[in-house]
Amino acid sequence: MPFQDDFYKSAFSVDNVIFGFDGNNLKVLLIKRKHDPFAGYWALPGDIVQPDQDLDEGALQVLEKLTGIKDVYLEQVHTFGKVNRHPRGRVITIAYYSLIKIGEEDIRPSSFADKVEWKEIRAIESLAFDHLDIVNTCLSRLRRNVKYRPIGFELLPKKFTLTELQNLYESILEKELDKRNFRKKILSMNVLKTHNELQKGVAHRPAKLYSFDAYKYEAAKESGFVFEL
Amino acid sequence: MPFQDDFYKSAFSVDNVIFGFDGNNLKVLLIKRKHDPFAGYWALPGDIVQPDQDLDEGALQVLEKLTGIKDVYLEQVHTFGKVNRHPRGRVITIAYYSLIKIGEEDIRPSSFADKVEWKEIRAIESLAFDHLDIVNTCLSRLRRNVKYRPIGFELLPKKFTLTELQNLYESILEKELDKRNFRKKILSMNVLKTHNELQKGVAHRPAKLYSFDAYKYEAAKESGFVFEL
DNA sequence: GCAAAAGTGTTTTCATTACACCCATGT
DNA sequence: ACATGGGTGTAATGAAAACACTTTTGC
Repeated sequence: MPFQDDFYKSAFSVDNVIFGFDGNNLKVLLIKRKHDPFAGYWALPGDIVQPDQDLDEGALQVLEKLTGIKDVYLEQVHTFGKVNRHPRGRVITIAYYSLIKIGEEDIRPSSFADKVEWKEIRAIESLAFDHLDIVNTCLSRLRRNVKYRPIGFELLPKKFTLTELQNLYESILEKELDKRNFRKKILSMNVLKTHNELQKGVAHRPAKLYSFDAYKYEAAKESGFVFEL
Repeated sequence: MPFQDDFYKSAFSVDNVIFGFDGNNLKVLLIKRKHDPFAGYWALPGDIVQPDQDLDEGALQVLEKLTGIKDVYLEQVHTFGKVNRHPRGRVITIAYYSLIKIGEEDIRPSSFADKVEWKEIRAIESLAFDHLDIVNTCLSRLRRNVKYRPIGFELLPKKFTLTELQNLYESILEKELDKRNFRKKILSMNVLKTHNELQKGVAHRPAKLYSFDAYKYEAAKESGFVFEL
């Protein structure tokens, strides 16, 4: 019996802002709540953390239950702890975001959710609890991180074209980039692997396919290279 | 009675990495624990968060109890939640850092601490619990933030010389800076107020005194200026 | 007058930006 | 043959880096 039982009772949960990219827009996976509080509202997938469960584990499990995906980029962002953020008691929540490749998931609505849907980030207007705050905080964090860490690739299929990569950055940063400068910069970093393979079935000159080369990246990092876009 | 009572019991605390600068070195305020667990160990000041208390409030209160200081720069950094991080039960802790001006505090050892001392950051080798991790995480965060936000000033007296400011940045970033370039850059930002007042009692040419001008900074920010060092 | 830190500009170097045309494919 | 996006280089601009001497004070 832990010592704090007599002293203090409370709960903590994790909420996970799951980002995906469909080629045009940045999206977030939301659930429609079945039960009160906030029955019928869209909300972030999340859950109470078990006493024998690490926080990261909790966040990963939320994602796995919902999508079947196990290996995933996950990052803790912020802990939301306003006294009245949960109408039924004191519950603080540790917010994470994760990045997944849309299409690889196998969505399974759960006991507590009616529906699960990818929602365009710009179209999200209200959510249960303080989840809109959480989404916005995670989005700003993603925007900052994507410039300084090679994580954009987590949102694309393993093989992608440079234009796809550029579109991704443009959606996240909400800013147009110059094609030639973008390609020059990303290729000069030397963290991509070129495949001898082209796009198929497109009504124009097919693009070369690339993938992120984690090995090259680690090697470059060793010798002082810093990813920066 | 909150709904989670039957379901799950746990506690959460805040720990505060209180940074100060003595003119030469970056320091952290540590307490020496009186009681088990970790009696006799140096540790971060922290406390359990009360059920009716916001997290930020909890972190501020820890600082106020210890130093008497109320208005302070405070930032949440990360939540540490390993299952076994606390030997007596499941306690997750939300880590904050704050920046204070050394000398303005009035330290009062509390019921749970024998001693309170400023320790040089480089000299800290082991701490109670996972507090060394927490210090390191907060230090990296401070290093990043200090480059992009005008927060260095929080560690200096209201009026300071440019050399003091440069020394501060050099200690935090652990990197030497060029005097002329530093001055050029910081002055060109136009966020400092020049006083018609000089340093006193120094055995060399006395330096001009400056202070951070929050008003100028806010105005500049409005028109798109971004602080970056 | 000597020691100690304050204060001050110019040149070089490098990274970022801006910009327009030909190429390969499907229909 | 035409529509569509793929792919490519160079010049101009601006920011960062490198660098050394004179000034003012206390002792």
